[in-house]
Amino acid sequence: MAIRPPATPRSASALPEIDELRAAQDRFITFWGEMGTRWGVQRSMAEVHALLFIVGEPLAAEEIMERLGISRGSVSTTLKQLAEWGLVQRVRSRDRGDRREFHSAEQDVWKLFYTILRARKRREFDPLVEELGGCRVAQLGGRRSDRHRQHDLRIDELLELCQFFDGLANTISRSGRGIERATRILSRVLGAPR
Amino acid sequence: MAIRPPATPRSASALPEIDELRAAQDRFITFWGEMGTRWGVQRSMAEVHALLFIVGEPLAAEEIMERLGISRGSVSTTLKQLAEWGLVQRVRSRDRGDRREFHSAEQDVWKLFYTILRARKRREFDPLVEELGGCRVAQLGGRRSDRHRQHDLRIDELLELCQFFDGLANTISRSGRGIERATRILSRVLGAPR
DNA sequence: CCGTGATTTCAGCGCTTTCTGAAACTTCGG
DNA sequence: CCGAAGTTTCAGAAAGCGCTGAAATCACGG
Repeated sequence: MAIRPPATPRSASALPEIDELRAAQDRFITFWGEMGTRWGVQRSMAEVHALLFIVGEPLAAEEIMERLGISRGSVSTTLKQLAEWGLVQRVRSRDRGDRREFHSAEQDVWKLFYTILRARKRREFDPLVEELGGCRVAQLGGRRSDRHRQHDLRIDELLELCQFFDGLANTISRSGRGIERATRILSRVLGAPR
Repeated sequence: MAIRPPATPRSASALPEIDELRAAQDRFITFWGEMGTRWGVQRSMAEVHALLFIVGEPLAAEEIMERLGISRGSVSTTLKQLAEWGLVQRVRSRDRGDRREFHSAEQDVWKLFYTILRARKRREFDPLVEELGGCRVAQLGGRRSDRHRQHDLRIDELLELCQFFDGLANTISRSGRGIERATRILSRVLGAPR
């Protein structure tokens, strides 16, 4: 758990009310960045997302740079990735003559959740289903000892488990918000709800 | 995606049948190691686990060392962690006079899955529920602007989402293998199964 | 088209994480 | 107790990864 200088080294507003908000934002940004590293997301990417999410309005690249104390290049790369993931949108400044692009984060936490889920599934799970089969000995025609059969059995059990969860994940993500409904039913069937 | 020398640099058996098995094992070990890095597990730890799992019988530290081409210290540390996680068991050699400890991996893939899931939930999810509340501005008595309220609203939505999934996860894991039952129910409720 | 200001790219650097290997320690039979 | 075999620890080396910053590129108004 690396230590980092606080997210806002710049002097803040003279109004104590604004400072209070800033402090709370910084706490969230730092925390989200920390969680990001555990989720396999780069700290600065998580921090940029946290900033845009918590501020709730579009910011220009320069503002992000200054607020988080990270480099121009880093902000640019990060924003691009976040846009690809669909977590931030780029919007042009209202007034013409201002050439800057602004960036705003998705505010719907359910969309946020599904986006993250999909990305992680693709990266951490799908390869299992795709590649595991290739780890069998299974050579049609080859003489197959007991050990061969046991090896393939183990692979197959793993594969079966993976396919099961693949199906589950697909069902859930296809269901939109239906998971809320589903959960209510689930807890009634499985026993004590929470 | 780092490149590594093949998992078995040592010369293999003269029997082609054994070579075939070894090759398949190596494929699995390399693949599992690669997946490990994406799951936030050290590559060598994942490889050691893969080896023990796929071989299916207890191995001594030295055998692991040689087979995977990693150092004594690394194997020792790794085995200790795996044992703590409950994924490998240490067993003493059958014949007295042999002082070595052998290590064997859990073969039930469902237990494997639950172990990994629990560990990851604890590390990657639980902190959300615990810490998010501390990111509110909420100072009872403090004058609260619109912005303050909006900030807290965002945090609360995130928190609510997290608590929802926390509850779901608890419901499922409390019911043992109930996840299988749960899935059947889910797909009935949500529509097209698989 | 040109000038200006914003954005992107990427080679190099430095921090972090992981692995090594040898020394310290433990365990057990004699 | 002693010696031999196995195991753990940990300082230092190596590898991996992300960030910086300056140069190249782009895009728009005039």
